Order: sequence, then structure tokens, then C-alpha cells
Amino acid sequence: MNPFETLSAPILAAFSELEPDDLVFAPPPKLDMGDVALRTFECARKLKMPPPAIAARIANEVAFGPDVAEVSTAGPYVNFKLDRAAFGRAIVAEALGRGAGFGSNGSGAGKRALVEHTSINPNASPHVGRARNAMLGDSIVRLLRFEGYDVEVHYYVNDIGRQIALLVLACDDPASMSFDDMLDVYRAANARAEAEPEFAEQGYALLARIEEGDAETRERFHAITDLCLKGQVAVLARLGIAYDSFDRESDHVRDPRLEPVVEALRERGAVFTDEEGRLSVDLSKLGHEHDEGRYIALLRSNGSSMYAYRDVAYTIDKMERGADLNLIVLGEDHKLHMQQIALILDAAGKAAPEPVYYAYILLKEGKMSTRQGKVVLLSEFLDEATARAAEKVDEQCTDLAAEERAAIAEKVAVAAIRFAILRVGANKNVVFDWESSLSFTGDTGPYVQYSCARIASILRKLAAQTGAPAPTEVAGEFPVETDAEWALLTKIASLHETVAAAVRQRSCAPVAQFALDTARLFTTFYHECPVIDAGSDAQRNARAQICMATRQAIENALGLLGIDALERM
RNA sequence: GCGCCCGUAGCUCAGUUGGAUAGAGCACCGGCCUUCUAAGCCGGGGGUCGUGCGUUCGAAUCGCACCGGGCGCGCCA
Repeated sequence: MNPFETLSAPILAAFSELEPDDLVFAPPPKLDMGDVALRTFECARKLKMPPPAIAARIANEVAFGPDVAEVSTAGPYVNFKLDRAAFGRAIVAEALGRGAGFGSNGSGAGKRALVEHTSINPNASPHVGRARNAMLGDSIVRLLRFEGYDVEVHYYVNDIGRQIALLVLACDDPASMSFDDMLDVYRAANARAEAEPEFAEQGYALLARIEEGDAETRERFHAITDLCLKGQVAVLARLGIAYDSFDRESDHVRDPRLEPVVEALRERGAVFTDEEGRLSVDLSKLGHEHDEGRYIALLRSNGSSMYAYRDVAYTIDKMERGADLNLIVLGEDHKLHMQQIALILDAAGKAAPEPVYYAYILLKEGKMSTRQGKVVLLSEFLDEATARAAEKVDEQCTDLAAEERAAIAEKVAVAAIRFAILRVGANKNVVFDWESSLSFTGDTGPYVQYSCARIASILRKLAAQTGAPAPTEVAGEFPVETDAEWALLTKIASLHETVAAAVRQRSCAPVAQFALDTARLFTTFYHECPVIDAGSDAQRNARAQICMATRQAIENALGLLGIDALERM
């Protein structure tokens, strides 16, 4: 697993106080200092000795195996020169041996996870801001599955809100509507509600009727929300995003499981009826310390449910499914609300899901707004990106059939958007810019895909020459002579650490960084280390296998991001 | 006003639980396609890590204050 166990084992044997986690190996700043470095600050703390003294003792007193060529110190660091061939062979053997599972730590083996993400209101075509939720959620799902979790993906369909009622009112004849009309209809309905209070009143009346269980009204809502949901899911499917369960909010307007919760709140003295007759909660009685968000209403005076009620009910429903890990991906605007829900549930001795928040994607002109039509639609972006990618593919892959070229172009477009979104930390606002988003050069998904296409090309040509694909079994000599090869190999070996960090952070951003770093190191290798024209059979074979291991590492990393590695582009 | 998030090169961002000289890309300048795909590579300029105190052997990273941006505090969800 860890290729540096050969280094850590003798150190642990010599210092019984130390544990494996105290030994942190990393590449030195310059490869001429050593092939790998150990820093001794952690050990020093534990052994209560100055770091340089520890470093000296490790260098002078510990007996390392034959794979360690030289041990030196540089202040608090111990630098090792290694038998690169031995380590390189082990790394490649591990990557090729584990294949699609390479980099997984198996931390989710035997565990179940439930992830709710996307949950866009079923009104109009999703914009790229909404899609950030979907991409973040989907990548976390992929990450958890990679780690061995059995994951269920849930999508909460908000099918009974005020905004939906307005949309329903505006669609007299749902059968004649298409999803593409919805954005305009939605916009117009909101504008009308703004101008005509009676129209907005009709919306509330409609909501009341569906809560009463009126079947015809329910049908009307479903017809519209289904149309919207199908359209939205189809766009998200282009990004490779799929769901296991669509849970309708309208199924949670009445729930007997809320009774014990309200009872628990009552016992804490946290329930009261407000001046408008609403059943409300005073969260200050539950430990909420601030004025803002202190009160939250559950039921209207007429007994109809408010969103907080439905959210509590739905959350209970999800939690009772018994997953070991429960996550929900939410825009940062939902922070307070989620805290409120969690407090209410906690008062009743129930747990809430762990939230993963993200900040908004902004336009140069300000924030996006579906109602005002100030948006960049996801489908619009994908179409434009695909068209741009197609130009390049058409000129570069002239031997491929048109459908094949089109499929590649679409995958490049998906890579561009997913990589651009997933590589930055979720809690950072990003400003959407058409020009840079459509650029496929530099730190981009297509750049990473390109490195895979080059690997595939080398291996294709090599196989054509020798008449057989390069073997996946690592055997015989394994020369590793250049820094370019070594740097690439140690990067590949670090994938499992990156994955572990991603799981801790609930974010695939480190994985995107890994893919980029690996692609860059490969490109250096590509320019410096000829494979087909290598100096010897052994070197050709070793380099071909380094290529395969690299492809496996990048492919696995891209897989977590929902991006396909490409054979050709 | 109160709470949460963010502030690193002209621009967009990395920077694992504090650790060796703060890294990429874009843009700019100079090289490289009879050589495994130039969606590429090599070299160059460019930084008071928002500001100020503090904790520490050591701070972009931790704490406090301030400044700037985002979000929230609804019979919207």
C-alpha cells in the first residue's frame, strides 16, 4: 500500500514511542536533495527532543534495507536517496494490480451513505449556479462509492411552493407546454404576481387546496412539476449525474412522526402560538444564541404546513433510512435554516444530516436570478462548449466517424465545466466568465484528458509495433533513470492520501488538483522520456508501464470528478 | 446592526492536521512542430499572502481587532 513502509518500519522499530502517523514523508523541495524526505517535527514533539537531533539519530542509528541508498540530514529533515527502480516497480505494480480500485482506502466498506443533492425547484432549466450543487454532490457520491460506501442519492422535489403554484396557474394547458417554454412562463408568472395581488392570492388558494388533499389540484401540480423535473434531469444527465430517488415535498405535508417532535419542543417550553396564530418554535430555548433566526413557524393558523415543517418531516424520513453517513449539499443561503432544523431535531433526540455548503457562482453583473432571467443556463453553456470542442476534434480526428467525434466533443465540454467547478473550494464565490470557461488550455479538464489521449496514443502505437499490448504484470528489470519518471511515480503513489483528504474535507477539489499535477508531470515525462524509442527493451517496457499506471491514476481521479478519460481527442 | 463564509502575482485559483526558497494557469515577453497528438513543452518578468497586533523555535495556515466582498436574518423554499 504505502511504498514508503520500507522506510517507516525500521524507524518505528527503533523508536517505540512513535506511531506510523508521526512519520510524514514528502518530496523534498529539490530532487537532488533526495528522493523522499521525512520531516521530524511530529517525532520531536513526541520524543521531546529538538528536531535536528531526531533527524541525526534517524540518519545515523537506524539500519535501513538495501533499497535505501543514502540517508542524510538537513536540519530537521531526513532526506533519503532510494533505489528508484525498486520503489518505482512497487508503485506501478500496485497501480496496475488494483486497477479501477487504485487509490481507494476502502474506508466505506460495509457502510451505507445517503446523499441529498441538487434538489432544484422544478420550474425552469437549471443555470450553472444551480449545477454547482449537482456537480459537488455527484462528485461526493462518486468519492464515497470509490471508498466502498453503498450510496443512495436523493433529490428533494419542491413541488408545492408558492412559486410552483404561480407556475401552475400560468399553465392552463400543461399538455401543450414544453420544458423550454418554462423559463419564460415562470418569469412572466412571477412578474404578474408582483403586479397583481389577486393573482398571488390565487396561488395561495391553490396551495391550500393541495394540502387538503384535492386530487385534481394535485394532478395539475404533478403535471407541471413532472415536466420540469424531467427536463432538468435530462440536462443534468448530460453531466453524467443520476439519482436513485426523487422525493416529493408534497408527500410530507402531514407526518405523524412530527408529533413526538412537537411534544419534545413543548417540554422544553419552546413552542408557542404567534400573533398570527402560527405554531412556532422559539429556538432560543434550544440553545440558539442570536436574535436572527430565533423564531421559526411550522404550521399556519389554518393548520397547513410551512416549509420548515415539511423539511423536518423529510429529514426524519431520510435519517430513518439508517445510513451510516448522511450528507446534504446546500447553498450557503440555507445555512441558518439548516441549523434551525438541526436544533429542532436535536431537541427530539434526532440527528440531522451533515451539511456541505457551497457559495454562489456570480455573474460579472451580479448574482444570477432565474426570476429575472439573469442566468447562464447549463444547457446553453454545454452547447457552446461542445461546439467549440467539436471544431478541434473535427480537425484533429479526421479518421473518426461523425458520431464518434460528436461524442468526444461533448465529453470535452463536460470535462471543462465539471473540472472548472470542482477544482475550486466550494465555499468560494466564483465569477462566471464565458471566455475563461470556454478555454481548454492550461489548468483545465480538457488538458487532463489530453494527457490521457497521449498515453493511449503511445500505447496504441507500441502495441501495433510489437503486436501485443504492453503487459500489466510487472516483471524483470525496471529502470527508473530520470527525475521526470521519479516525480511522476511518487505523485501517482500519493493518490490514496489525496482521496483520504477529499473524504475528510467532503470535497473532490484535492482530487482535481491531483489530476492536474499528475497530468503536468506526465507531460514533462512525455517530452523527456521517449517510450517507443527508449534505449532498451527493459526501459521501453518500464516506461510503457509507467504510462499505464499514470493513465490508471488519472482515470480514477477523473472518475471521482465525473469526467471521462479519452482515448482520442 | 448581528451571525456564517471568503480576501494569496494584473486576472482565475492551489497551498492536507502550522514546517525547507509561497506554487500553477490565463495574460505579457523570448524560444520549440522532418521527433510517441502544439488542447503541448522550455525559459523570463511579475508577491507587504487585505491591514494591524498577538501565540510559537517557526504563521498564508491558529487567536483578537479592523477594512473590503458574498450570504442570511419573510404566511419564499
